[in-house]
Amino acid sequence: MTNTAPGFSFAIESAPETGLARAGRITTPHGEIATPAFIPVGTKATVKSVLPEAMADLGAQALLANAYHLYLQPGPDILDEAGGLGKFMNWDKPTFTDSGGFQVLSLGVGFKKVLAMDATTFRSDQVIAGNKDRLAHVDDDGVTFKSHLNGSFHRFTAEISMQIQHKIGADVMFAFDECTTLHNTRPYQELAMKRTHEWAIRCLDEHQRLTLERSQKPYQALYGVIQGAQYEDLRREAALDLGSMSSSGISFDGFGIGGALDKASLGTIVGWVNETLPQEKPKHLLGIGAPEDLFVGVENGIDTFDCVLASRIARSSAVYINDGRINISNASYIRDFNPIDSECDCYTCRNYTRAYLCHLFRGKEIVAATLATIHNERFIVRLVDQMRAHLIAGTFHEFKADFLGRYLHRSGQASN
RNA sequence: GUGGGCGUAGCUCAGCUGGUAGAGCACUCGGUUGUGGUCCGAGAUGUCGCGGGUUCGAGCCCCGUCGUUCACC
Repeated sequence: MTNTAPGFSFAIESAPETGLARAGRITTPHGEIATPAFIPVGTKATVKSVLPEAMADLGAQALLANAYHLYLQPGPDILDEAGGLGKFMNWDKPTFTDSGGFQVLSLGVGFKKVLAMDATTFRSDQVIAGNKDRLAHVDDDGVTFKSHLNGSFHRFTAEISMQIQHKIGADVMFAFDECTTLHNTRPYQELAMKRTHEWAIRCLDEHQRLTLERSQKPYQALYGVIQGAQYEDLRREAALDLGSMSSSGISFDGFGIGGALDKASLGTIVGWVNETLPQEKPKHLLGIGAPEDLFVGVENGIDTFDCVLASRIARSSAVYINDGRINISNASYIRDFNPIDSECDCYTCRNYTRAYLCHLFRGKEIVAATLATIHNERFIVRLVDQMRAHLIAGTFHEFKADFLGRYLHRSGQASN
């Protein structure tokens, strides 16, 4: 089954035997993405510390950048003049851009706060920024940001986000949404979701206008974003509305699932949404990327993921191995002349030792981040690729049991 | 030689008019999920230069001594 838009399509390749989980293929003007796939994040048109060529070498099929950050620097016109995001950064494969919706949260109520995960652990002043502390303020029409770079004020609306994302020129764009935390009240979640829906319609309209206006450019797909926090009725309502939403004669090419998601209820929430959304369109889970969470996403129907976790933790010396997650700068690795993971096929593991990485981190050398990020991104990209292969082979559940049995064993011991 | 200052955690230093010690960095270990190259959290560390004395009690007061530094001869 294939959903076709000019230059963009998605085809499901696996037999429908494992519930929502599926393997598929996204086609964009800049090439294909075999799904499920993990899409590394290059917020400012670079995966921090790693060359685009190295990202291609480690198997990344696409990269995701951020409209808000690129709007502030260098500005969308520069990207447009450069020939688009991919051309600008010497990346000839598919690209995605996030809309800036996440910054509504990360610079708004979540600014310098705990955005996570366990809603019961924190006091409200630890999770909700005071009004005067925020760099983003939301109203029904849009968001006013105060730049974290120089304090200047900037206005984002659905239309402006689409204009910026069209100029950036990624193959897949996201509708401008309001991302909330689990700590917002239920009435606020309803309000935010209502805004997100109104903005979704405005995004479709502006997207259609810009697509016609820029018809000489490669087609850019638009994904709607499903919000609704931890509430089943809101999630299903959002999925139903956006799934069937049509305006200016077009509908969404795919969907993102957003929000600060609770680890424990991640699968349940994604399941509600993907049961309700049209099956034939691609689903992207925004911002999720811990190994155990990727399995949950895939088995609940997610096709693509993006996440900064692998690269962020790499910069502070945490690396994934099949036996869990280790901190390569720990004293125990000072004289360990083995690769990070002897089973890993990444550039770092083929050429460098734990002792060298340990030394580089302790010396605060730049290439420490490079080598650790290459390893972690390869680990996560390969993990999701393996899930795809096992979905096609019909052995997904065995693979999941084997992998997690080993990966989580270490944290189960958790005495060190 | 004389006079003064300073010797407290690996480092730089706080310790009010005496009540057996703290901070930052470093160190050890966690954490980070649509990225403000960060940030957050936890932990370990001392014969308070040395030896006497006064006191119920001294890192704080007194004497001596060693080291260091400054000023003056």
